[in-house]
Amino acid sequence: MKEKKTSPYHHGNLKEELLQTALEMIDKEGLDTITLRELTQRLGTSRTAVYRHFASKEALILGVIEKGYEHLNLLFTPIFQDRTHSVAVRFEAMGRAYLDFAIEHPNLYRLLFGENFRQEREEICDYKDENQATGLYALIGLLTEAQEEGIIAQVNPMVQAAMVWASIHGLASLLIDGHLIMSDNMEAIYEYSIGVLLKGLQ
Amino acid sequence: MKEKKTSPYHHGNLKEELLQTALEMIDKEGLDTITLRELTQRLGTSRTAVYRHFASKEALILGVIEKGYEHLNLLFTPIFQDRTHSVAVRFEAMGRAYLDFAIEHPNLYRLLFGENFRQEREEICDYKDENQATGLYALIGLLTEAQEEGIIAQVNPMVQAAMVWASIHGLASLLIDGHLIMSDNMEAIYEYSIGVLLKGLQ
DNA sequence: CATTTAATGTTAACATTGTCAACATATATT
DNA sequence: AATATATGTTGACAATGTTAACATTAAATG
Repeated sequence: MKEKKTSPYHHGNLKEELLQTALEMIDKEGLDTITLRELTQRLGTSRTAVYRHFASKEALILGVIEKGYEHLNLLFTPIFQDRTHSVAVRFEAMGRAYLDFAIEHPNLYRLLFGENFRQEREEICDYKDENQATGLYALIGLLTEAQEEGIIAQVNPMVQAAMVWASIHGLASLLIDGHLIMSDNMEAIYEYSIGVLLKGLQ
Repeated sequence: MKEKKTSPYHHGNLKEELLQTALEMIDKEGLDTITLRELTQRLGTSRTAVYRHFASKEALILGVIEKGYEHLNLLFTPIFQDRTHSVAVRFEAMGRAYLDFAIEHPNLYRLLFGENFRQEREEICDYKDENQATGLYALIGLLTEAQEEGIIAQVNPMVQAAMVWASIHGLASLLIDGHLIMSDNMEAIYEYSIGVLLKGLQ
């Protein structure tokens, strides 16, 4: 908000800006290539200022992950909860939004859904379970709705959700990691995948 | 084969042992934590001996990736080509072997099917296309067989293969990266997934 | 308001790691 | 046997995350 001409000794909002800038840097350059020195330099502070707000680089990244999940929730929740559209339409829109995010932000996608901080991440996700709209639980809700409408078979929705998530996640991962050399076929693959899923779930 | 008591100046087979030991280290400890110093120390050579055989650490890892693909081909080809079993049985066995490998060797799995060396990897895979049994092409072959038997719909088998691979890859990735907290349900999820795929592909 | 305390930021230094240059030694070639 | 090539070693360097000691500002307390 308020900007001093000569940068003051105390930054004022460093913790939040560290998280924000780190997220942007990871988004653009990837997790492996970002460095604390470049991050702090970009904010006009010294290298070790980070350690007044985070115990380590890993702790900072973990904060970025948390921020990323919140961001994604805000992006996906409206799609899940939009009852003006049918379950099937929402299902398809959800998958498309998920894929779009992965393709537009591959580095962030890997950060949130890759191998990083497996252990610590579970803590973040655990306390997020309260938020009903988040991630897997939103999908479970949608599938439960679909079961009630008789669109899909009445199977343990958690198992169904895992299967569906895995399919879309796998497609996103293979694409952004360059294992499917057919970017032109992408739309066809996605539409076919949704079709196979909806038919297979019946 | 032949061991001198006093280690000679020339190692004799260093390049191959570098690849083999690097592969074992990555398998056990993961790609990010291995270091050239520890690798060479384990082989009794000096840190920089690597550079007589590889241009860089990345080049070495790329060699490990290549070795890993060959290993996997040897593991999967018999399953694909075993005509004593039906297509459906082979399909299910293939997925299970794929998942088992990922779970037993998560670090190797990430190395081979993750984001690493996207660009360089395509070169490796390209010249491997000649080998008909490798990776995606083996799956395409199996799906083509299934189409001929009328088990699944006659759609572009490359699209089908991408969808199927994505599903199993996604399941493997979510599991080894700790995004599915239900290891007890794993068998159920896998069997259900194969069922959904076979039904959806019809 | 004055003083003390806590929070926040800086500088210097260190260990680790990948990499290169210069040198050493063994193997291959002629 | 002499030379050239391949292979291995040592020392050094830059980059990076991290810690310790110090500096400065904001907050708390009287």
